[in-house]
Amino acid sequence: MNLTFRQLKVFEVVSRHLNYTKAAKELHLSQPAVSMQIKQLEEQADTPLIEKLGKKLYLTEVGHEMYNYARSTMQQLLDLEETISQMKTLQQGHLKLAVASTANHFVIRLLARFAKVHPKIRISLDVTNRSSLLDLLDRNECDLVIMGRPPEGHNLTAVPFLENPLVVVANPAHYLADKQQVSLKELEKEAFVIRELGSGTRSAIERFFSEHELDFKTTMNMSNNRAIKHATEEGLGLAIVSVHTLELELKAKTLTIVNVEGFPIYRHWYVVQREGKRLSPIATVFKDYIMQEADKVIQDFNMPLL
Amino acid sequence: MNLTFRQLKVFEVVSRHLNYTKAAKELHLSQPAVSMQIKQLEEQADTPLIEKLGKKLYLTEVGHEMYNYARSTMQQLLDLEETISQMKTLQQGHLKLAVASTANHFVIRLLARFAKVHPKIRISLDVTNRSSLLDLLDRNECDLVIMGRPPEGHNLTAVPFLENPLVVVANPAHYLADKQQVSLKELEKEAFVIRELGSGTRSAIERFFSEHELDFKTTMNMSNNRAIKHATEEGLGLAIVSVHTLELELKAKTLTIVNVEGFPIYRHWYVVQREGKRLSPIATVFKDYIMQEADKVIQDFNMPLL
DNA sequence: GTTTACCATAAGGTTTTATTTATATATAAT
DNA sequence: ATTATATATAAATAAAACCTTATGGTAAAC
Repeated sequence: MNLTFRQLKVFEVVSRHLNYTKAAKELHLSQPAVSMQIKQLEEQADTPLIEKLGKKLYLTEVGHEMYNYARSTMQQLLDLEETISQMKTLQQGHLKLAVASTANHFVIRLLARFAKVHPKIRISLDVTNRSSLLDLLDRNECDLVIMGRPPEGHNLTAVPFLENPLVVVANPAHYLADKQQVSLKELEKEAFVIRELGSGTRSAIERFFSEHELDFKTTMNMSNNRAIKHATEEGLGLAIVSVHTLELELKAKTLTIVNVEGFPIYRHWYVVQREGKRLSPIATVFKDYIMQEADKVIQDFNMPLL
Repeated sequence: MNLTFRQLKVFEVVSRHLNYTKAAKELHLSQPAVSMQIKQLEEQADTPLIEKLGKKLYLTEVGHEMYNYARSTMQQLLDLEETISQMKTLQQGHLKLAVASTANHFVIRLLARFAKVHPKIRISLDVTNRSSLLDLLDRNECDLVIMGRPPEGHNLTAVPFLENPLVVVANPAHYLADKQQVSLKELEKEAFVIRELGSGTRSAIERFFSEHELDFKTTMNMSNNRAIKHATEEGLGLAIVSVHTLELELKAKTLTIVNVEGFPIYRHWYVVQREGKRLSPIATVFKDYIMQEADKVIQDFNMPLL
């Protein structure tokens, strides 16, 4: 059976009026045009849909089935149009994000504001490690990823949108904690708690030290930022972390920033997407939002540095 | 939005494979033909439905919505085709009948057999009086009506399909009950219980008497056949009724057939439909069935006459 | 670097569809 | 019987849909 939506539309109107002429008027067509459409639909169904008894029209049994189908499929089409239109106007949609665990805290803050402006949008946030983020991008399972500078060779487009100051932190009881100015040289004696190999923060730090031709001593490898901070709180060494992850600890004074020469190291947070990816309307808006607003929203994170 | 089923079909196949070339093979089309259909569908939706990242294809968010719609509407169409096909092959359908109350008893018997052969068919049976039957036909609310000869001037097609023998009945204690042969003349002295004006049986009886230039005395008008028989059982007079309504009373010997000269009067039962009415497949089959089989099924009703 | 696999685009042609006007037919009302 | 109203049919045509072949571009694999 090879129907057309046109046939269904015309049939629906005729069924409603049970009158070809009135249907033609509603459809802004001539009466024969309507007759033809019905005739073709009946040919497809290979059975009469409308019968004329005397001057009145009636739907046949099959006609009633066809009417139900026409109504149903046309209503579904309207629903689809509505959905699409809402997606276009950001009243509906699904924003799929993934962020590096280090970025979680400040991204949540950005998202909270964004969600208030777009209350109907469903948001997924995947917080995971660097290599999983790259997998997600490879499989096209998310719209945007927020992370440190991504590696080359993944066909990614990465745009920096926010400074990411890395600072040296210590237990407030640490002997360097209160020192006005600590030289880089002094750090060489210190034990460091540091992220695992492959971490963005880790490689940033290593690059920094090698640029300044310094060695540094690591006591411990930790697989996530929270663990590093905890170890530092316990006095196991110094750590170098993003200031964006420190809000709580600074407030609670369980950690303090050590005023080291050359710090903070200014890295960046990047919005990353697959090269060639066509962002959904809502993802486009979110990207614009963070690129314009991130600085303002994150401002108070930087306060402690001043 | 002006979609075509073709676009939806092609889109469905492409979405399934996420590969234009394979979709083209499944559809027995060239690859550009597939590309075009998708492009046109995207034009209608005014948004991309499929995105290509590297070498792989993915559905966009709107694409997923479209896919759901395509699947749904195509499945419904299959269901519709199935329904229509079943109606055509009598595995489904609705047979709407109406019968004169006098005919109820034997029609039920016919229907019982018919329903066994067509177990999936829904059957409606409206048992009502003559003028209601004509209304039902006028409003095209039933397929077929079974009644005595319908009046002219309603644009009806009526086909007789069964003899309807009218007999004189009496309480077995009636003095005529045992008489071998009763002449018509003798009836003139008798009281009759008879149907109301407008009843088919009544006018048949009146015509019969006037043809034979006889008067007859009515003691009571009754609005239905059951009441007439009951009055006769109670000895309120003779009655003239269709032998098809007498099965029970003859068995129980609460009524007896009086052997009157010229009786039974042979009237007919008719299958009636609106002129020009296109019968549904199942109604056509039912009509054929009763025209061929009614005699056999009703045979035992006539037994008492022999 | 070359090849392979896959999709997009362009051009061209055939078929189908959609629609109109004009006219015929049928029913119901007057 | 005549008229008014509604549907069916026919003919003509403009538009569109649909598909093919040929060709070009791109990403991944070899």
